[in-house]
Amino acid sequence: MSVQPLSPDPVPTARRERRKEARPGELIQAALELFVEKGFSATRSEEVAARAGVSKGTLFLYFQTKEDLFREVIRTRLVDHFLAWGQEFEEFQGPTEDMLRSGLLAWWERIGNTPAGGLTKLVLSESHNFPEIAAYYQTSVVQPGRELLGRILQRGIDRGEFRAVDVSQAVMSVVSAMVFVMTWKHSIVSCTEQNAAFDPLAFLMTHVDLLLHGLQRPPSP
Amino acid sequence: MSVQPLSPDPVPTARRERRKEARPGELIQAALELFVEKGFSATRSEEVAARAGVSKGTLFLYFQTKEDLFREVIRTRLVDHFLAWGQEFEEFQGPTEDMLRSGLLAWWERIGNTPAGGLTKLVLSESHNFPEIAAYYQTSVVQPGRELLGRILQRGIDRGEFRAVDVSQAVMSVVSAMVFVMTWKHSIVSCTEQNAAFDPLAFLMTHVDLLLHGLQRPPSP
Amino acid sequence: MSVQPLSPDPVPTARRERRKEARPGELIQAALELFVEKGFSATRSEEVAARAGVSKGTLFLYFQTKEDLFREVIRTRLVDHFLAWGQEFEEFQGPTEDMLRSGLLAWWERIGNTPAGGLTKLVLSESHNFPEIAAYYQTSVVQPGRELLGRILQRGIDRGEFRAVDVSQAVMSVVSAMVFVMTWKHSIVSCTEQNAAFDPLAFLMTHVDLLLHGLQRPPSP
Amino acid sequence: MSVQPLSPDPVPTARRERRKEARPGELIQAALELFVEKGFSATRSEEVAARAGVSKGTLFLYFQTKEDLFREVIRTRLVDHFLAWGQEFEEFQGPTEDMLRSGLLAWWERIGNTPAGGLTKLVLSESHNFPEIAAYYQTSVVQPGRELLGRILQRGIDRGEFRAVDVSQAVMSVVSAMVFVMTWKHSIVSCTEQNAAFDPLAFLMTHVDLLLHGLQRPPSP
DNA sequence: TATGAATGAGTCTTCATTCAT
DNA sequence: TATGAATGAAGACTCATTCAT
Repeated sequence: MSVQPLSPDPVPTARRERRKEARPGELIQAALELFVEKGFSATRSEEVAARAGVSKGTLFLYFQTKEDLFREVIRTRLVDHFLAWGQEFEEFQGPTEDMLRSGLLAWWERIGNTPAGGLTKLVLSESHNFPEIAAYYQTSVVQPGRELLGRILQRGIDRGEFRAVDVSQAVMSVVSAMVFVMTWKHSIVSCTEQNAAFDPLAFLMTHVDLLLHGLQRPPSP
Repeated sequence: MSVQPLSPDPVPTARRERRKEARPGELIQAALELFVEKGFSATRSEEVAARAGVSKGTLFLYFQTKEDLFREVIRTRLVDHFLAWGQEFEEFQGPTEDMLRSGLLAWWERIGNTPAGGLTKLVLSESHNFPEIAAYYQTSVVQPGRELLGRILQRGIDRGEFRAVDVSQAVMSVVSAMVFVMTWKHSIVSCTEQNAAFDPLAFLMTHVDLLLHGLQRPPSP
Repeated sequence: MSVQPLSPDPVPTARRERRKEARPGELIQAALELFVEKGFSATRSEEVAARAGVSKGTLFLYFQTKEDLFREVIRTRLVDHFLAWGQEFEEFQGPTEDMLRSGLLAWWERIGNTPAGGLTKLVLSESHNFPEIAAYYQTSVVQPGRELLGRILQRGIDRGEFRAVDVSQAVMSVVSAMVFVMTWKHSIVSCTEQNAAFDPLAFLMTHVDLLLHGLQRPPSP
Repeated sequence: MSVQPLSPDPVPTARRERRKEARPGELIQAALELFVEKGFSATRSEEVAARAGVSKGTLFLYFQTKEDLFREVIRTRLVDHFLAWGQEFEEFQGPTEDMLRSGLLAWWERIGNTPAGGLTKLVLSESHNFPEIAAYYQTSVVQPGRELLGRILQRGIDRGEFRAVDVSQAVMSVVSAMVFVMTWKHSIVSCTEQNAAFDPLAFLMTHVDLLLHGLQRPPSP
């Protein structure tokens, strides 16, 4: 992410800058933004080019088709980010509850609350039109994510912190909140005042809290 | 447009001749199915007409534009289904936990697991292109749903069954599972074997269970 | 040929005439003319539509792609014509020399000197880009034509009129004149005065004459 | 443009540095091959440059447009090859039949069966788009060729070897075989087995034989 | 009311050509 | 002189929408 500038240089030194290296990244960034903003088919390829500060033709210099561009957006922005994420939890010390909390916090900051979060909604929206991408997303993103969460929950159970629940189902309860938060953020933009009031991070934390301690009042001692 | 009958007219008065007033409903039904199957822009209006058994021209006799048709699909199908739901819970007797459980079960059977569930995904996917629809969905569907869930949770708290948590946040924890289940069902069709194994209803029930009793093992007395 | 008017009605009774039957033929006729005039790739599909008196979109209502249109032009204009041609020679009476002459004359009038003759040049020109069409032309047009000529020549030999030459090679000597005449007519349009003077029919007849009687002066008795 | 060396410079003076003056010739050679292989419009200028071992830009350093390049290909290659041919026949001794035969043989070996043969097909194919080229081809190639053939046939007549036929028509009978052979070779690549079996040189010789001695059996004495 | 042939604006994609380096 | 990244006009094709019947 740090390599590619998010927006085209506002004062380009010359109209034709020779930047073969940077172009694909710039185009992908532009596409990511527009696809997330407007959806895949509502985004014209010329718009992507324009936002990247190049002409229509240049786009097709780097990507065979618009669909290809879409695939590359997913590949570079989703997979890369997800791969980078996660390994650090191996050496986590302390209670599993904290582990889960800080994991979700990290996810929110690095993915959920970035354009990459919009990608998830995009993939879900377009999954019928691009089944390979949906499958790819499953294998490369969801699957690893679920495994990581599974390990965390299992750790809690192993250490006697958690009840011996069905781990894979419990994982989904966490995942559902993550998917929900991204979907919400990128769909119900700010239609109602209610939604403006919706604080995703707070929700995530409360959700974890509920999952951990339960709604039900413990039997009075 | 609001006049269109939403479901096969129980009393087909045979007013004019054949079933001219069934036409809009048939078109809406066909559109609902196709939009859910393939997405809005990937569905050609001719397909909708064909599935409804009429010609292309007829579609535009009843709906000004394809977008109009989309709006009507949402309006009639969403409102239709959602309005019917909910009031019966007022007189529910028994523990709130059961109330929540049976509520979710009813929702799954009557909405989540019907084409109406696909509508939700559709609305979310197209929300950027149809902000008024998204807003409408918020007001007409989400809002009442949240209020209903809120009343249930509040009942639990009032009756001393639940802890005094932040109700509106807790509601979202339930909603997230519902949205997630619909999104999942209509997006990740059956890419991986893992997904084939995903049982939405079981997940919903486990999710409620977790929310109620929590993951954390109670401190042994 | 008699079914489809060669040019669109100069005074169309209405802009949108419903003529589903006639359209394909009109489009094919327009395409034939333009392809022969300008070549396949130099002809824009919109031009074809315009010459047929319809809009761009209508062309694609009847033909999937421009290549498809090309194939149909070949199919309907070449093959049809060639099939119609030829069988009548079975019952020919009289000297084989006359048979050959009248055969060539008929060919010239019905094919060589009609737009269909331009098709041959077209097929030859585009054969690299459309190998299937070239193959199709071979099988459906050239092959039958060669066989027919072969039968004529063989008849001459069998009846003692002709020397026992290699029939298939001799056939090619006739074919070469036919192909040449079409190529010439549609290529070297009228560049030089010399070509303006070139009379294809006279050439064909002289050619046959030469082939039959030879250049060489017979040894004086 | 007329300055460009047509064949590898016999005395590569190494004037400037490397072989900068060989460039145009290399480009023309590459273009010739590709145009013959794929046709003019199906050949991208980048391909030509690539085959010549230079970059796209360099091509346009030497030729204003792609059409220009085409013109130069024709001009240099046609004139080149055709001019070299022909004068040697002035001093031919022996029967005119042999003269004709050896002339055609030489033509086949030096032109018909070389890339220059492909040029003819190219010129014919593109003659509508490049009428000046077609005219040029007429004047520079066909005309001299016809005159040469005419002189040969006239010689035969003058020496009493041939009948006093219409020379210019008889010339066309020979030309037709030559044009046919080139067209055939470069069009109907090898679609049918029949064509694979077609031997151009054998055909040419049989053709001459037929033209000279005729098909018709001489009246038995 | 229903049809479906016709339309043409809109979009993706190609490729000859330019030009800063 | 040579490069090759960038351009943008041009062309194939789609599909929502119209309208004569």
